[in-house]
Amino acid sequence: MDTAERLIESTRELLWERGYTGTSPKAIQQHAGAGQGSMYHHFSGKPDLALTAMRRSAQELVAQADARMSGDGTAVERVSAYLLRERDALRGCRVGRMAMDPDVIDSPELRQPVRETFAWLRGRLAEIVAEGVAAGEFDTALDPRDTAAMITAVVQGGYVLARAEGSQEPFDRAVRGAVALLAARAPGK
Amino acid sequence: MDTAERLIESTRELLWERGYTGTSPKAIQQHAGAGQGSMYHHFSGKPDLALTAMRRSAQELVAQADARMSGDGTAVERVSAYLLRERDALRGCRVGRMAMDPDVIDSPELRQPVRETFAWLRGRLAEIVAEGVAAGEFDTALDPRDTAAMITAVVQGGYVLARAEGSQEPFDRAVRGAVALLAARAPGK
DNA sequence: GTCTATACGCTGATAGAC
DNA sequence: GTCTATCAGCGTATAGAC
Repeated sequence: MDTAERLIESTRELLWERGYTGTSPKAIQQHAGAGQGSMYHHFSGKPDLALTAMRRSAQELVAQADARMSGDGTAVERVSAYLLRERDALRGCRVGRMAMDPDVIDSPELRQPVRETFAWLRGRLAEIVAEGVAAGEFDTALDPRDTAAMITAVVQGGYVLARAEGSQEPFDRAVRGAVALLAARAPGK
Repeated sequence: MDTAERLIESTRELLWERGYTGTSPKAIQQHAGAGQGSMYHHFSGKPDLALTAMRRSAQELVAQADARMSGDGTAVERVSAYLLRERDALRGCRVGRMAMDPDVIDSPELRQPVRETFAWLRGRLAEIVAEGVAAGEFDTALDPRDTAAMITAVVQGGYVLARAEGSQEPFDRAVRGAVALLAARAPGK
């Protein structure tokens, strides 16, 4: 792994762990084993490096989520596969975490990958819910876009509960609660 | 409002806006119109002041939530009242925000009010869901604690979506999605 | 109680040598 | 490409005068 690559991966880890405000160029350099000059040779500064790292994390998240949601199975199964995917809830979401960072949210450039990620997630889930409604799996009273937002929110909020409690449990309960509610919505049940 | 009070309120505002890591003693002093010596006379340092501010925000949240959830009405109505309460989603949750701050989560003392707040919220909602199940409002297949975690998570996750998007809309969709799903869970429906 | 002075390391860079 | 030097300002206090 070359120096630029190590800097990006180090930034990804530190942004995950400490957020944007809590991550300094110096900490990134030490984690990457690179000097000051090296970092400023490859990147114009902290925002540039953070943006590169965030874009990569965003792409990774989309790819992983898409793999869960676009496989075989009914709509309920695919949504459940997304919700029940194993996650280390105490570490949180690499992308969602950025939404609480004022320096990220206040910068249109830095916010863009975060915005796009969640816009895509909500849109993709809404398609699947709509397919489920069309297939008779879900009650026609369910609004696909509202339901998709709810599903996305449960995961992100689950991280908050888990970190507050210092335990994975509230996260698992939240997603199980959502799956139970969704799975029972078949009109025939 | 005396000096100590202004320091606490200023800290509450800054913690809400910028988080713990992003809030410096200097910024607090300036916001409160107080000098260095003044702040260190009333509080031992940043953690002490932050803890005082966080405890107050936690109590406030519990009081407001309890008012929504302990009124008259069916279980569905009281849960919906909690979910649909008007919120400025772009500002986020004063308490939930702290869960993403590593310095808060890594300190048992600072984490305590955050942990207690969400433990209380999930417990209170679980009671109400259990009442709803007993009253025949909800399907007996619903696990009250899982459902309570899901409800709490939807609100916290809604804030993430709203801030990512720069709009209140995803938050409103998420809570409406949750209300629709819950309201439809009456066994007769 | 509040003020000013002082301190030391960190933040986020820039400049120029190698 | 990477290294070291240098910098102005901030973060988080402590000490002591008033």
